[in-house]
Amino acid sequence: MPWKSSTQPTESEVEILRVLWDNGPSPVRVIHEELSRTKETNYSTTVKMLSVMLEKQLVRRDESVRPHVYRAVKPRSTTQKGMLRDLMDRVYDGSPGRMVIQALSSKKASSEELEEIRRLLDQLQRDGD
Amino acid sequence: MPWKSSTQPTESEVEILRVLWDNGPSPVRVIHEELSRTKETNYSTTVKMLSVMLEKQLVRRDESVRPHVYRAVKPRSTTQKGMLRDLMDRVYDGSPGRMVIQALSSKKASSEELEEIRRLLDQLQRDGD
DNA sequence: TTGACTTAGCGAAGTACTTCGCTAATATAG
DNA sequence: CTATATTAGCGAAGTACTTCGCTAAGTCAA
Repeated sequence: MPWKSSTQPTESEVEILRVLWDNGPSPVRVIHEELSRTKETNYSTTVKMLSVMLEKQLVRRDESVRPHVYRAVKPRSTTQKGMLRDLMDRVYDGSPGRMVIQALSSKKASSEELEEIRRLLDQLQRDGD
Repeated sequence: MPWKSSTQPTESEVEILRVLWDNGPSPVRVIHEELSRTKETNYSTTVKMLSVMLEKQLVRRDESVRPHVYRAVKPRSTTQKGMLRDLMDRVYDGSPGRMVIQALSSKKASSEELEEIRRLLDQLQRDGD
């Protein structure tokens, strides 16, 4: 019987997904070289990771070309939201308030992002009242 | 050689920490009963989890009383920030902007929290310019 | 064509996390 | 005091994730 409940991509899986999000659909060679820039890793390991991720349906691959080309099934934002939601539920009791406050105070956002947040906030407060 | 880099508390460990944060320092029996409210779990498992968490220094225990009383080493907010930071670095490239926007749009915060966020935002934008 | 190189697949071993049975130590009731 | 229940500890097994050697299959150039 399995005992893990939440099924977000693991740390290593996210590293691979990031390469696919940044570079678009890619063959193993490219993915592996990108990973190598920040960590020492074996080509075989990358191949295996991808085959596991294929089973988990985190990626798909195009076998009609050679070498095979992998691509992320879900876009970055969807995955981010899923993982954020998971954290929110597990450690913030499902409530975004504290989370947002801590995120804002921990590190500075760009002016553009701060503006976007303000607009969102305006809208939320208008709707709420 | 170990290969795991980030060392945030695991899902099960957070469940236990939450009990300690909510109820304050507690003996195993109480922790276990709280856990039992939401998942089926064995008393032995809770004892073992706590002994592992003790080694990892996620909790301390007072052995001068009987039964022993466990307490979380780090307060809730510190742990939350650590885990949030970890997620921010791993899937948001270390930038809080997108994260905040997604957190705000995914679920509604309370009016009080929205106000607090607005004040924080005012301050950040004042300081930034 | 064939030898060298690249790509793909598989199984086994290793790390981390979780579960639980069994036993020992301690406390409590009768 | 002593039987019973509660608490604590330990080791082993199970699940999940990660790593990599080895081999096979496919590609390409001389």
